[in-house]
Amino acid sequence: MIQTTASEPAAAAISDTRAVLLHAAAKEIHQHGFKAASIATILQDTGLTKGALYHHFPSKQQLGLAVVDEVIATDLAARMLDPLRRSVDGLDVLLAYMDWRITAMTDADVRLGCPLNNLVQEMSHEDPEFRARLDHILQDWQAAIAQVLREGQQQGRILSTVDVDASALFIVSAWEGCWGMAKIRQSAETFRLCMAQLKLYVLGLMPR
Amino acid sequence: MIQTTASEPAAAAISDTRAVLLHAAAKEIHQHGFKAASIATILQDTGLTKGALYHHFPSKQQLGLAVVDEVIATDLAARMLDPLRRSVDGLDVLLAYMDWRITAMTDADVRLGCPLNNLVQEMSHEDPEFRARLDHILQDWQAAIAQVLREGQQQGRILSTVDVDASALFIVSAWEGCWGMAKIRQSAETFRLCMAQLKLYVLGLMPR
DNA sequence: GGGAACATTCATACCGGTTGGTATGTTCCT
DNA sequence: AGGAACATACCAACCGGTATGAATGTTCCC
Repeated sequence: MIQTTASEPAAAAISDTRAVLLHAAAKEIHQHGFKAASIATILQDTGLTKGALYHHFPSKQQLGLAVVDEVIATDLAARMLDPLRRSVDGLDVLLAYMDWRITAMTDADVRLGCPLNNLVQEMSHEDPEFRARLDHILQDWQAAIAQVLREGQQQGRILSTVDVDASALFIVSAWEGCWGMAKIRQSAETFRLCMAQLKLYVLGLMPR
Repeated sequence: MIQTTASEPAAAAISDTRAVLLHAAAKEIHQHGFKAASIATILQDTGLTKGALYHHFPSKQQLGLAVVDEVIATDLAARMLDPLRRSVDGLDVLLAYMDWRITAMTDADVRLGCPLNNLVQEMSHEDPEFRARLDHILQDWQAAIAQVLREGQQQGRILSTVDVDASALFIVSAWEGCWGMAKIRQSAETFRLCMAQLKLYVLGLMPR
């Protein structure tokens, strides 16, 4: 397995440093927000230099936008949106995912808060480009949940009186609200309590 | 009414500049967050100088903490907590306040987000002093709502099966979540939709 | 009551440190 | 040879914070 195709090493080298920078930036941004994220720290963590960074990304803003598109959005899609969209019983997938979040969440996870929510609060009114991309992610999320609720209505598992769009909006909002409350309490237990109430709200959308 | 006590004029002069600085700082922090808040901008807005500021506040952090205690906490108490605590029909006060928020909220209000929530997301994991004071405000808020729900139970207006503490936690969380979602959409209409769903949640706690 | 002694209140000027960004190499692969 | 992929060195701007000093009261003793 020593042999590789000729083009692989170079290509791997290119995307490798890019990916390394991207994930180091994601970590730094998660810890300190975008504005306070230090280029110097990212370079220290990776052992790379400014030349390398500004070769792959034309500016700090573009680096941040790449983190949003290629790290945050990708992660959320892989964990939630794709499973929700693929399943015929999306409602079960949603409830199961909430259960998994409730049980698996740790104090360490909760400490820095939700990477998506953090950027939303920090950037959405300061930078239109950030706002557009972050909003796009949340729109996708909301749409996926609305679709799940709509299918649930067709299956008779969701009350026909429910406004699925407004309800999906609220679920996403409250979800991020749970992250926020858990963050200030620095407590996964707070997240669990809060998320359990959100689950009760969803169950309340179903017939008795 | 020309006569005043001897100590008043001096005291008024002192607290005047302090109050001016405090509210200019609150505005600047609301716009850019605490870390990115510029002392220079605050001084430009007020026409004062660094000497004046650092006479009244020993550091930028202490200025920020004063904003939390003396502006944000005070406003929330005056608008919500005091009316909630004073009324014997707290539930009606709560629902009326939600209605007022739903109707009176404008795009301009929503643009910068909730001052409290912004600081929570930005500072709670970076600065323990900020975290403690912000959490204290939210604890008070949650406790006030829990008390309202508890009294509602005694009056038979809230289902006895409701966990008032968890429910109050969720209400506060979702409330801030509505702010966040409205902020990224830059839309008061989003806030209205979201808040209306939260109101439905509260109404769901009451007997049919 | 008058004036010395002191405290408050604010302005001016400046500091060290850090920031994002750039201009110029150097290496290495095709 | 030529260009992609990086490293090195550097810059102008800005940040929060401080040192100094000038007014402006306030207190208190003679």
